[in-house]
Amino acid sequence: MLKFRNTLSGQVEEFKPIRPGEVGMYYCGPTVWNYGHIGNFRSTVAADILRRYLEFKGFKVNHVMNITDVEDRIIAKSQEAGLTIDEYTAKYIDALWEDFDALGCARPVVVPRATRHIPEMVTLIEKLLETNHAYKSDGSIYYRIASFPEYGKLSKINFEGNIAGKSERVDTDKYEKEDARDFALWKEPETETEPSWDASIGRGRPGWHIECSAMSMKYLGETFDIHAGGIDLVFPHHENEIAQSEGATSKHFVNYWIHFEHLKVEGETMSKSKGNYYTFRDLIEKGYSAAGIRYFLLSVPYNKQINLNFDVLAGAEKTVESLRDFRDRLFEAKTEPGNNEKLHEVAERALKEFEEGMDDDLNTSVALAVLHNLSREVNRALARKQVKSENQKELLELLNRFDSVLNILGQPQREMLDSEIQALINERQEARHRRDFTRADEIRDLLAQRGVILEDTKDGVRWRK
RNA sequence: GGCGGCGUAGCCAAGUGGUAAGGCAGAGGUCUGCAAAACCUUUAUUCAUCGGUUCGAUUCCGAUCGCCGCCUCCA
Repeated sequence: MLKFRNTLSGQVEEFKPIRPGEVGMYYCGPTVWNYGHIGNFRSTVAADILRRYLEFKGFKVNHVMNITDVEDRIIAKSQEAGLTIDEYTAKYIDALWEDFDALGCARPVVVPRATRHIPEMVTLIEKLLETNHAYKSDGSIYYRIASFPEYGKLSKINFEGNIAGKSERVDTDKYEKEDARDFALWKEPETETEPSWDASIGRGRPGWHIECSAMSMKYLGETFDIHAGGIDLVFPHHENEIAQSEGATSKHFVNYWIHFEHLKVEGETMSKSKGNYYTFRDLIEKGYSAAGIRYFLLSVPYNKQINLNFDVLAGAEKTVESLRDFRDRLFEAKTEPGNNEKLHEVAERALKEFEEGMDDDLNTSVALAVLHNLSREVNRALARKQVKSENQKELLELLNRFDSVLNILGQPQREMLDSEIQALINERQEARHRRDFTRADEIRDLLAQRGVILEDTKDGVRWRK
């Protein structure tokens, strides 16, 4: 039974989709003002695991991820660079997909961009004005929080309680609002050059929160199954989305709110000022592999903070390598016909345990432990020639199933060795036969320098890169 | 000030009212010409501390200490 922790209820709940066999899922995507940092990708990978596991369970997932391509930082940066918004963001959107692919994240089914959905936002704002949930002030339009009594139901924020220590900041807001908590739906441009759109509600640009309400409902309907994002988005972003959407439609907006915990670096919040800020690209440049990074990011369940520590990341690299090596060894094994019933049971138990772990709010730590235990048992059986052809087929299929969710193994790739290297391997075998170990070791070292590692097994020489 | 989370071996980390998954690192061993890989054994009488509930708590309750997040743009 698939269960998720739902921020709305604060409880772990059984997942029941609105339409059988289908899931509508919205993930609050990036603001493309820069390259994505590794914390962004913690969430991206978590969302990917969520989507992939829903597919594993047989659901057709309509995975929508927005791209916020109009926002204060983007406007400032693009103007600095003398570029239009589209020109400025193109580079970072391209980079985003490169990083997605490298990290093995499936691209969402629909990727709406804010700048391409202005009319939908305007329509939604018009509706909020009609229903008295919004008001104009100085050319801008604000959401009237007093009109939505349930405001705070997601974040459980008690507005009486928290004013004391924070009132100063709230009051210093530069805009003319009825209530300090009210937020902008539509902003009047402050300068001539600022990007803006003509609309029935006046010339302006959308506030951040309205984007997600308009785009999610356009592609998934007024009520949909899952809305996911980083934990920092709970307040105010998601709280505001609920107020906007439910205010406009009078319908329940989202059934399951799933929030991903943050990544820290060496125990501290990642920030540029602390000098511990890393993009995904930075880590690749430091020599870590995308597969190792993905393994690391999913080694801790999404609902816990994960701490980036370079020793641990290096460990993740090794772990992924050994798992891939295990899969390759199983793939290459020359098995005899038949079926080892005990190994068949091992495979069935692994699948059951994997599913139990993942069903329980996507416990990827358990899923990986299942994979490691399976690896140990099958390696033992391989060494004893107890893996039969039926088992081999079944186990490879099982690994593929696991990997359809985890996506850390990839497909076995046996590229051909060039003839020169093959000749050296043959020469070394002859040397070993003559018991000329000096020459044999010489060749082994030479090949190691060229990135080919040799392993002598009972069935002959095995090589890997 | 308000709301929430966490504290498990050298490091990362899962987990449960009935006696501690998994990974990395370390030690010993099997195999090997030597390696490598793999496998085997080993590494927490103990789960921050102190009380309480219980036949029994790491797991529930309370307190204390420490760490973190949100309340402000933020994955």
